Amino acid sequence: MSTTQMMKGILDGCLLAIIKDREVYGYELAEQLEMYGFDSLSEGTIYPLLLRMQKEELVTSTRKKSTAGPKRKYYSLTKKGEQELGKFLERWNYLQVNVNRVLKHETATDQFPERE
Amino acid sequence: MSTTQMMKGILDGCLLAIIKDREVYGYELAEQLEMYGFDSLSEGTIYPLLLRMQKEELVTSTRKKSTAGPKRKYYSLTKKGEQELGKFLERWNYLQVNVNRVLKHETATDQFPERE
DNA sequence: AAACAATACCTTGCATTACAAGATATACAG
DNA sequence: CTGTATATCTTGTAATGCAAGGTATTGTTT
Repeated sequence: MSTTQMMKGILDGCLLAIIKDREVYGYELAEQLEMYGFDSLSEGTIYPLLLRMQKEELVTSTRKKSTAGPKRKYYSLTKKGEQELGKFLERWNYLQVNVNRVLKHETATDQFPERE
Repeated sequence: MSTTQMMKGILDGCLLAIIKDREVYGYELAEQLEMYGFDSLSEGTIYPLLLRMQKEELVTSTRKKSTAGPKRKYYSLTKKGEQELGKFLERWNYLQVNVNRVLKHETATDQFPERE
């Protein structure tokens, strides 16, 4: 078990959430995620993910000049991307509720939790 | 994106949590997880996971007669398993906090959240 | 100009793991 | 003896985070 395994299928939702807030470029996203408390994520993780999401038409990109270095590729959400973000939020919430229920040993049908 | 991707690295922690509570056998775990709200997980998921955890000495197993059907393999946690469960709880908490921070667009260094 | 560092993007190959599909075995009911 | 429910395991596939390595651009230093 490691933290990276727990990121699977969650990281893309996080990227969508950040991109929805404002236009971001890939290199910046790694820094952003660190600010949110994650261990630094390598570019080998983020770039393939962005390319995949663009292929799936969840995001679009436009190249803009950088102050220093090659052009940046800024991403923004499409309508489809917003819908996907919505679905992710649902799934994430669902997951949180269920896992926390397991950890507390409360079944989904517990209607009257016992009090001490 | 799918729910199954989000389960990676989380399911084993859930199994450890259930097993810690009481001795359980594999076939039962699938039913248990459904009770906790998860979509039914196939045995093709659970058995390999249990075997791996036993190999890693996180759980031990004893065979006991069943009322109907072949012998059941009951699992219990080892000391190492309890430690691993502890580590999982930390990682899970860490993940929850960070993801929810991203979704709210609050950085880890936001000390004074704005009020409206 | 040449060399270097920082910025920025991308590709290849590997390890992990949930899962479908299928195989095997036991016990009991009809 | 046949069928059904119980119970476990194996094989192969798909998804994806990541390390490692590669390329290109700009500004700074020598």
